[in-house]
Amino acid sequence: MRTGNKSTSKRNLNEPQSISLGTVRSVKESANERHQRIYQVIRERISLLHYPPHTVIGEIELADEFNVSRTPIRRVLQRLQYEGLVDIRSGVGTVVTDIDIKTMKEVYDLRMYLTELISELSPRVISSEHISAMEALLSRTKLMYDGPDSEAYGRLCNDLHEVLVSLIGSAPLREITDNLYYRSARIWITFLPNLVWSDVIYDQEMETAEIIAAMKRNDIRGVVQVRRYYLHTLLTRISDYLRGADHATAFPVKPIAINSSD
Amino acid sequence: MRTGNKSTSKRNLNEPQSISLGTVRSVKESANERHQRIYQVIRERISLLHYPPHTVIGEIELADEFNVSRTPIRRVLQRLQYEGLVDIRSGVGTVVTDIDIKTMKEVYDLRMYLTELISELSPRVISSEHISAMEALLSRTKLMYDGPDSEAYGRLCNDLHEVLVSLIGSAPLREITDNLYYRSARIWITFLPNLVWSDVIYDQEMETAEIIAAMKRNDIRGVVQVRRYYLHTLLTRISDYLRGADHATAFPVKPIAINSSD
DNA sequence: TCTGACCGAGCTGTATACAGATGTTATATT
DNA sequence: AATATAACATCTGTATACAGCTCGGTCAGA
Repeated sequence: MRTGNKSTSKRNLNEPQSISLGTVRSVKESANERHQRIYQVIRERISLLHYPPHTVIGEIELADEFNVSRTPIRRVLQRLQYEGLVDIRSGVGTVVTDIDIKTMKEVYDLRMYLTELISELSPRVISSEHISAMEALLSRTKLMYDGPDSEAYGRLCNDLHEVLVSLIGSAPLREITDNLYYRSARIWITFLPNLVWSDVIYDQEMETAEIIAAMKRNDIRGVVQVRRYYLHTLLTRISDYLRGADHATAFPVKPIAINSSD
Repeated sequence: MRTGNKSTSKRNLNEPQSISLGTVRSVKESANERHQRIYQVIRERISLLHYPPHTVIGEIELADEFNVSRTPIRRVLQRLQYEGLVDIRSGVGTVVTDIDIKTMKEVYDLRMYLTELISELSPRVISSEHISAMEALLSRTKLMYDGPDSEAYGRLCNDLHEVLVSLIGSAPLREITDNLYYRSARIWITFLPNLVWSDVIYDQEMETAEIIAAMKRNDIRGVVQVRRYYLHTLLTRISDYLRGADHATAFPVKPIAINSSD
């Protein structure tokens, strides 16, 4: 009855409707691989503000786009909820979260401490691939002085983050660093229109260049200290802007909910 | 058609089959509350070795026990998988993970650093409730010299952890600390039969007493330093045991998988 | 005009049938 | 007897119908 017929399921062969759906496996794709692919696509869309905060995503919409049923989509959204990127509300939909200022500062403080830990907890050796990847990022950065492009800048930050994460030898620390980055990155990009573009790009260029210099000295402690310093710079720029009086109401952050969800 | 009939669904009224099912809400229970309840029950069973490593859990079994379908159970198990407590294998079942030594050391190293962070990232004020809770734990500890009782000791550790977690003001740090604790706690209890029971209880008593003393001085920095020291002691005891030559094969940890799941 | 209750569109939550995967056991073949 | 292969029991993965929830719109009544 259940003979060894291979893969003659009637599902249409998942043709790429959009470049952002990720690489389509021509052979087969296991359930976990598909989950990972959809998860990364949606996470990137959130981080690049393709789905800005307060966006209602909707499971059926995504299910149609990825040619699956709601079940695998729900698995992805639930994971994103655990990681703090979305909030699933019964009867309403899945809305992209919007971090309040208090939480944002907590996340950035924690990220600064954890960044220094990278050099203490069994870091990986710096290879030439790391350096060449960083130099490619530096070239991309130098091309960005022309004009504001939040999405390109967001991709740059994500890629820089990816290189630095690959230096982390401790698996738990790597996961935590990755989660905290994506939890806070999109909020930072939200502020971009209110900051001076050339300053932001200059910071990015200097950070990348200094990290490359430290890498060439095989100085991972220097790498993470540079990173930490520029995280601090980021936080300072945002704080300075927020202190700018009447911007407070224009800022898309709701009043801090003290007794929010436990 | 869809009139305002209240809650006349035909589901049986979820009577408590076991004390460990947690408190049953008599009024109503939202989906998220039920998820949280089932999640905590299963996590506790894993941490107390009621489900020891390599146990195959099985979704239908749990679904029957909690009087729900597989769907909410799968949500809980997937969350536990993200947190590293179980491994869901298609066609096989959900097996409780067994941390290898390398990962265990990574988790403990990270926990030691993060413990110190508690006193730096907006700690909460120490209240009299904290102190009285700790003194209750001290009393329970003193009663445990009689004989080995892994489960009672596990509950003690979990409750101590809960008190310390409640001192963390930073929400992200609190979540991370909680996850890392449950990721590693059960492995520590696995070693208990191979250690000297009175030494273990003595450590526990001293740790609790010294934390109480620091709390009474309102010295949260002292609290976390005591905690960190005893985490170090724990790790040292395990390392000493593992260095004990031929125990290696008896130790229920598989050879370190270098190129495991990415 | 304002208010309040009600209804319904549209969403998530749950249960369940079926498809796919995996390890074991039985069986045929050498 | 040993081994390769096929059949099967049992598990997770997926799709889908339906139940429950939320919120906006609508309409009667003051």
